[in-house]
Amino acid sequence: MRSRTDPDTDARGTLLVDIKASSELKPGVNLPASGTVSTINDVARLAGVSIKTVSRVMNNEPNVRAETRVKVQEAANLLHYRPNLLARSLAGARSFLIGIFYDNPNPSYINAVQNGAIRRCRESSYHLLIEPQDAHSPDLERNIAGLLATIRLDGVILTPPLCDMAVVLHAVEAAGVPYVRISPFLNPGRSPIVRMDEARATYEMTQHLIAMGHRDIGFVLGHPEHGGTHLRYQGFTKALSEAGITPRPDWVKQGFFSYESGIEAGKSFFAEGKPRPTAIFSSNDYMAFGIMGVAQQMGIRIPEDISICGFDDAPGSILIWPHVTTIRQPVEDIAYAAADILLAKAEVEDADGTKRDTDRMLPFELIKRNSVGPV
Amino acid sequence: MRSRTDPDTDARGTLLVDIKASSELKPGVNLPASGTVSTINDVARLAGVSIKTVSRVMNNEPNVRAETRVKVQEAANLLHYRPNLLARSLAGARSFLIGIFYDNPNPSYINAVQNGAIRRCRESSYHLLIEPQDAHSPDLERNIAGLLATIRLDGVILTPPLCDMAVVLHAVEAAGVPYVRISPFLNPGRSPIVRMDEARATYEMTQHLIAMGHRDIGFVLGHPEHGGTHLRYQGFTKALSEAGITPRPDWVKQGFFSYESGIEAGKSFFAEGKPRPTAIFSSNDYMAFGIMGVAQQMGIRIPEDISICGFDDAPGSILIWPHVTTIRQPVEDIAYAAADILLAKAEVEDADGTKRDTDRMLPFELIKRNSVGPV
DNA sequence: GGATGCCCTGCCAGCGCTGTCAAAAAAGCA
DNA sequence: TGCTTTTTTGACAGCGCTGGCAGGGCATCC
Repeated sequence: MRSRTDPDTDARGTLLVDIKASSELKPGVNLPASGTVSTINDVARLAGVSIKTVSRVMNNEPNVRAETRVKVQEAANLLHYRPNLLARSLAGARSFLIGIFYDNPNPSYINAVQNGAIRRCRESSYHLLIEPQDAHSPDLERNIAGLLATIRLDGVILTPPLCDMAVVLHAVEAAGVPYVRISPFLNPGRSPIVRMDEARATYEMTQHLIAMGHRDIGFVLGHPEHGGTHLRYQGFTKALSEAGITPRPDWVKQGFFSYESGIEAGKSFFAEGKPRPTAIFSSNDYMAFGIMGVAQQMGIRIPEDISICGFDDAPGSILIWPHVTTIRQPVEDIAYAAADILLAKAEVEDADGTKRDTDRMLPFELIKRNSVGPV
Repeated sequence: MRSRTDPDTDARGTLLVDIKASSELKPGVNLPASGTVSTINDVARLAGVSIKTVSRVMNNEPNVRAETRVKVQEAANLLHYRPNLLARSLAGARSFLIGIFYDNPNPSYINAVQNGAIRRCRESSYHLLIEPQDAHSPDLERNIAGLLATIRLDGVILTPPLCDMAVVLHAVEAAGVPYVRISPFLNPGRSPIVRMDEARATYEMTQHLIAMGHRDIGFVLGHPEHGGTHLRYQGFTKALSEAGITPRPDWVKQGFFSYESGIEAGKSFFAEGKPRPTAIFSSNDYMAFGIMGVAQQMGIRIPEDISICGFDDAPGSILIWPHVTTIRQPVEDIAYAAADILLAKAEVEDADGTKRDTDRMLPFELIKRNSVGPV
């Protein structure tokens, strides 16, 4: 269906058309109807150069004369030429695809990760393949290995909890695909990582509570298998001890990051006849919601009777009343940085000699809302 | 790096090895180390057949002798062979990729759509490319056209609001890529669509309110540019008129699907000195949350003083108290069905002659929780 | 027995592009 | 000017796979 020109006679009889250097294109080539796909061949013919030269221009390679470059670019524009990504991948070393593996039930988290990664991908005209995986599947390693054999991804982003699973790391490493982990807990240094200082965040939040006059502070732990759980608790105890406060063991409750476990914790905290803290630090917002629900049911006012703070800035934290004081993780920026590490590597391959930073720590934000008040 | 065998002498001197038909493979081929990628060539050599035959087996094509098929499959397993998706796409007519375009700020909705689509993709070993787009960008059409020229997708899923935009439909159609729209409002019949009966859902919810004794029912409209807005209102008025109730115009408030617009509506409903309805139907949950927040602030009890119901079953609807009575859309199933239409088409191309259903309507679910009570 | 047709298999030519290398053109230099 | 060096360009061979076709084997039919 593609238009065919006469045999390639020399197109560089420039004298005639030199008046307007910008229209030095080969005549007699029919321009495509909108929607038609043109190939590098069409562009080469129109511009009167070889396809290799077109390839050079499209890839911004050096050693092309400025006027040739312009000529090719015009031809490409005229034909609405877009290089075929599949063909580029097959012929070259890059696939222009990065993948993101996750097994995380939190849609807003996943969404933020995707958006951040995509934002960076677009800057390098890369595309994002999403690959949710079942972390508990016995076939996990095989699935990932198979997938990476089928599509040669230029890089992979791993989020918790997959980023802490040995089989996952092994599969990705065996396939020889570069990867970056987001907020991993285990094996720092095994790969580039991007994260936020969770311990520091809870440390500062606890200081905030103390500054508001609280000394009787409860804590709800997150899921024990999740790395953040420990880091968050560390920051909490550090702030307490620095303020000379001895934490009460019975005011540290085990939670699992779920709303339901928050309800359990709340019931436990607010049981009849027991002394209760003036503030509760919940390791994430969902559990805070649960605690607040229990308080509400029992007529305990927030923040007058008890202050409650969370972690994550979940979307619900401004839906319920009072709005929850919490820590915002820059999830989107973290994912952006993760993609950046991958793409910078793919693009310059450490050309400058300076090793790229392999452990990026992004700043958090302490968001003070209405669920925390003075004693 | 790939192992090389001696020149292809005939491997089918079967007599010797026929004792164990399952090991009729060519000897002398080194098996790959784990992580090595093997190509169709390696498999062909090991199995002692041509690559074309391997290709036939891998694609489940007919006209391959059963024993040949087994032989090839064994060789493929031994080598951990996975066909290269890029090469398949380039050589063949399919890319094994479908794309999903969206511009929707609701993470849980997007997440559900992705999960449903991926679930179906995996059944046909397809992959999902996610392509968020800015619906308000002046380059929208160009972006989509460029993207589709760069990657030949086998199909595209369009969600609201993109699925109702002329430029989007035009770009996709011009590229000749099959597409399915999810819950579109405009141009039914222009493409296959998958949706839920939104009018019917509000109709039944309204009947539910009426059955609980409510006759004074307010309504909060959604964003006027969103198709669902009108359908939802239709169902509401239909149920009212069938019950002989005349809706009061001042009890129909304009909202925009946002939490904030719910707060506005709530303030308007609960303004001092004005008669107020005994129930409010909010066109989505977020607005219902806003209304409930206002009610709570003003000491209006739910559901004792007023019943409130929403639409969508947003994740927050069980986080706040009381839990919200709402409509659950089977978003994941809808997306699954959308992908199914695309893949079924890609795979059998209407081989059976029966045209595939081009307008699938999936059932909703009315979820009764605590925010609605009897009058 | 020969003709006919079907089943199974392999050969070949690409898909649209990039990597390699060598040739041609331009620039630098004595 | 004639030479070397550098820049610019193109020919060519694939990347790993599929589509089209042809050929050989075998059963069927007259």
